[in-house]
Amino acid sequence: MTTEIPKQYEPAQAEARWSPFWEERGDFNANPPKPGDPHPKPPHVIMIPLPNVTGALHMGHALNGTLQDLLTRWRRMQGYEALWMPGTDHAGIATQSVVEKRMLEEEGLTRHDIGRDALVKRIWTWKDAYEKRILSQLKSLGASCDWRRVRFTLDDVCSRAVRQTFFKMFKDGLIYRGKRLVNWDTFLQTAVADDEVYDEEIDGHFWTMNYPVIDDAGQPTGDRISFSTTRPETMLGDTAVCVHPTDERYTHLIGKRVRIPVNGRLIPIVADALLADKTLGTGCVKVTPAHDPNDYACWTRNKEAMGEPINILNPDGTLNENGGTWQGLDRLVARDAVVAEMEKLGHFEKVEDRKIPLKHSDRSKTPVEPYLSEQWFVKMDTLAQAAIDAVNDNRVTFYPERYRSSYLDWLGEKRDWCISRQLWWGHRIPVWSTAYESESAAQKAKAQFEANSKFNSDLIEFTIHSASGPSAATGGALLQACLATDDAEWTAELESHGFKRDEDVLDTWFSSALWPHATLGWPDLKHNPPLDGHTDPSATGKNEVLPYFYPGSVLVTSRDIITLWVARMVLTGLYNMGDVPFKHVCIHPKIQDGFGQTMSKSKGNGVDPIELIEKYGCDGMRFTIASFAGETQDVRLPVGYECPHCQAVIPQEPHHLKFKPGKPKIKCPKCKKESQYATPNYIPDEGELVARIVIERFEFGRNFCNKLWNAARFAMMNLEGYTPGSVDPASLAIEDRWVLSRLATVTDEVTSLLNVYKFDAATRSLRDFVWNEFCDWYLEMIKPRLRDESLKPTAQRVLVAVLDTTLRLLHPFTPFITEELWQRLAEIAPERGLPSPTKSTEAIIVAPWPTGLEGYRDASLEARFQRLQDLIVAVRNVRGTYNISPAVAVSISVRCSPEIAADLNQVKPQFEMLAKATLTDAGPSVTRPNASASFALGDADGYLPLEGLVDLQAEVARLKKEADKLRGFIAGHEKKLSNQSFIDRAPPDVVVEVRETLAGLQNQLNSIEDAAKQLSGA
RNA sequence: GGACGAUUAGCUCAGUUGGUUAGAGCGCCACGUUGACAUCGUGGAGGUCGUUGGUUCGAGUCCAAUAUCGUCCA
Repeated sequence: MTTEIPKQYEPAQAEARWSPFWEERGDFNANPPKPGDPHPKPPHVIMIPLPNVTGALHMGHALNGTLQDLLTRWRRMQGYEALWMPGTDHAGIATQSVVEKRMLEEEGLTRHDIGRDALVKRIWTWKDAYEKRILSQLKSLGASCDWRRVRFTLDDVCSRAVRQTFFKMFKDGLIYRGKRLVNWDTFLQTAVADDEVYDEEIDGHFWTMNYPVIDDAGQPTGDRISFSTTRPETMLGDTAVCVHPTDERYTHLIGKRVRIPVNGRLIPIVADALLADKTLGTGCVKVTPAHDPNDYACWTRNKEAMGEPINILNPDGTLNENGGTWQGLDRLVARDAVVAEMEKLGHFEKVEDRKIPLKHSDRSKTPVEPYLSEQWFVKMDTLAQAAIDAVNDNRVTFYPERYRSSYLDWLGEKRDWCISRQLWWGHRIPVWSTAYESESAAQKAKAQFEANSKFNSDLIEFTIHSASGPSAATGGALLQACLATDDAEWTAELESHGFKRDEDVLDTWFSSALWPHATLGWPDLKHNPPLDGHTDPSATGKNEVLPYFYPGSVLVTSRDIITLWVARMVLTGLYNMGDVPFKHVCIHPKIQDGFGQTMSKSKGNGVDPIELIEKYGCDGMRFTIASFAGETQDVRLPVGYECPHCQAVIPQEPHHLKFKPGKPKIKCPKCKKESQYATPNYIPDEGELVARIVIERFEFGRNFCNKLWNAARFAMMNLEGYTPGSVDPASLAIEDRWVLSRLATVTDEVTSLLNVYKFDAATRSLRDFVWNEFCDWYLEMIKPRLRDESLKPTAQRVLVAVLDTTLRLLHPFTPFITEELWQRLAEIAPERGLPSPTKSTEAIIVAPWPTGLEGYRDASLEARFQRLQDLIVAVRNVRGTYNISPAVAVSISVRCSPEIAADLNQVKPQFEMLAKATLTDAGPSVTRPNASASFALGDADGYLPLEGLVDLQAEVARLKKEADKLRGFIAGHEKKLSNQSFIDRAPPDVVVEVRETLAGLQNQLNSIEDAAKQLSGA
């Protein structure tokens, strides 16, 4: 049977075999302990940073998912009830705009053509398709999520939490309506968040014009005040002109007024040191608070002088009634008209061409307009302070620590959170309102409604909002009702009284902020959350899932959503649950392409992890990507295309990512043939060869898996006749004790590194052990013993125990190959382990994480072993230097201490095999044979008689070169020791160390000089 | 404009509290396919640690300035 093991690891087979195996066994499921369980497991909980359903996952998600799975599998092995909660996010604006855009392109329809319900229905269809794709991508990564618990931010469970939180905040007076300058997308007709806009320079103009100064009697004084602007049409909404308070050109004008020539309105000249800059242009700026953030800030400082901001735009970007004769014109058309009018009236001075940085909507790619509108806000002062405190007193800890400051700085600003979005896809704001002519009328109505038995309930809350806009002048007011329930009767009752529901939906982050407790069923304390959409059969009449799994353990995410998401989860967790949602926040690197650009769909540089899984295997991909994740903040993945004709890798260049119409073609510089290549913008023609994406860095993990595979293959091929049994420590060979000591160290290292989320160092430690110690030395050294019947049983028992432990250490990193090997090993050696064998678990996924190996650690033994390794390397080095074929036999004698000689003799067969040299003698009395090559290690000298094999002159030259190098090092050390300050001030142990090193170097030099002298004499 | 990070071998990156001769993987060169592995083995070449100052007996590591790049927040 052992001969059936293929020479190469075949990832696809293992992946196809073990994924269903685990899922059918229910290994991924996590449940609260059964009532009365005497030994309940501690929980370990990871909430997935919910991917949004706009599109498929890329390598950034693959990194994120790999790390979460790694932690989950590791904790599961450690005996935790490990829950990894999966799910997806509805991603309001992103998803709606993708669907709208496609609908417009394919059918020429806008959302207004089809209406709210029809659009939402289409988005649900999109969501279903992408959620399926995303979950299947996650499964391909080997993600051991509890798939029964999949949630979606718009599903019933999450919606209840959103509704309850909004209502609670509303009732607590934390939610209010207010005006705010937003980034208005005139194409999509919605506000877009700051993180949904990008800056792009466009060709624009810079006009200089002037306003006439008016005296108290309303007559022009003859003075004119000049300013420059890139958006002349906004002068229709000007409420002031602003100068610097110390600008002597204007100080005499402060407090006076100017007339806007195009509409005759009078506005004040105000002084504001923050807005006006004496050194720029004329030093004077016009102020349009409704259409510029800086001007708006100036307005907040000078409200009395300026009066209310004046909005001049309609939601579609045309001028409103404040545009006067230009009402209805698009703002850009109006711009030219205003300039022409100013010129006609004699207030135009000059115009110049200029590159203007302009904010664009990421969703529609059109310029956004700053726009003053009514929005809903959450008051942040106390909520934010609670979230700040949680990090300050370490209830929440960031890894790496430096990300604390992003979080604290942002929350410290305590800016109120704008939660409304003018969209159709999302949680609709549960507030109904009706207008009254005065605040007192609204008060009266409120009292009546509250007295009404139908509304006398905890499920409804009334408030009054002083209306703005046209009714503000007359003191109008809105009576608002927030409903905690979706009950149709309630809604109907409200609407029968003239209440109308708010059109807006909530910011996506409002629902994702609740993710850690909403997914566990909050606010329903009577039922467990449904499993696979059905009632949890094990439920006992209360929600057991929430108290057991909340608070969670660690959130794994990338730094760009620390403010948007992490901070808000902490804040709402504290608000709703009275406790933080997780104890640790692990921030991992961002994945960039070879040019240092973050991978993203819009840049067209995203790589689908499935492509890499197919090419390098899931485990290879995982192991590689885990090796990137330390405290660094970016990881570069240079991408290439594999020529389908000659398999040469063509490095990606920036032009490959630019969208070009038609079939993308790439030319192979090696075979000169052309082929199509895969890009996100083009589906390759079927039946034609494609240059596929490759990322050569992933060969690291693939090769590692193959190495592990072959090491295990070797072990299993040599387990013939294996019998389980206890191993007497006295019967252990030096290599056994060495490998066990190393294994103990590595186990300890990996465990402590994972504790602090240093995945990169953990993979290095494991790879070095498996490859450079277990394979390169241990397996080589036990080969002779495996062929010796009397020595075989112990060698096999140690080998199989070491392999067993190594596989368990690797399982969280490379789940498939380790399960595959575990199962194969179980057929040959179901009982294994040191010092006495035990029956292995039926799957590695539930095997215990290695512990209790400390007793094998032996530093002095490792040092002795190191000396043997050094000797072997030195012999190989001589062979390599003279290019002596392995077929040519050489012998070696070693002058060394009796202790080293004893070790050498103990491993004589292994030494000879590894060094490919016959050991003729070892000990203090060994002398140097004539005509031999030699090496010196400080406490051991080796001699290889090489007469006829090497040019003795060359050997002398080699030794002299070596001696020169040593003399350099010696000089450095001597200089250090001759420095009295060093002797006086350096710690004594450092001084001793340098002295010892120097002595060793001098020994080496002496040996080499002797050898060189003898050789030249001989 | 503010904050954070990066700059070490051709490429991608390690380098713990300052302390022997700065490491790895890939790539490159030479040799190797006799019983685990060519997705491999053995050996080798390759670095004034971005620049300039400073602290220190001693700096890749600490401090300051500077350049370039990246990210986040304004």
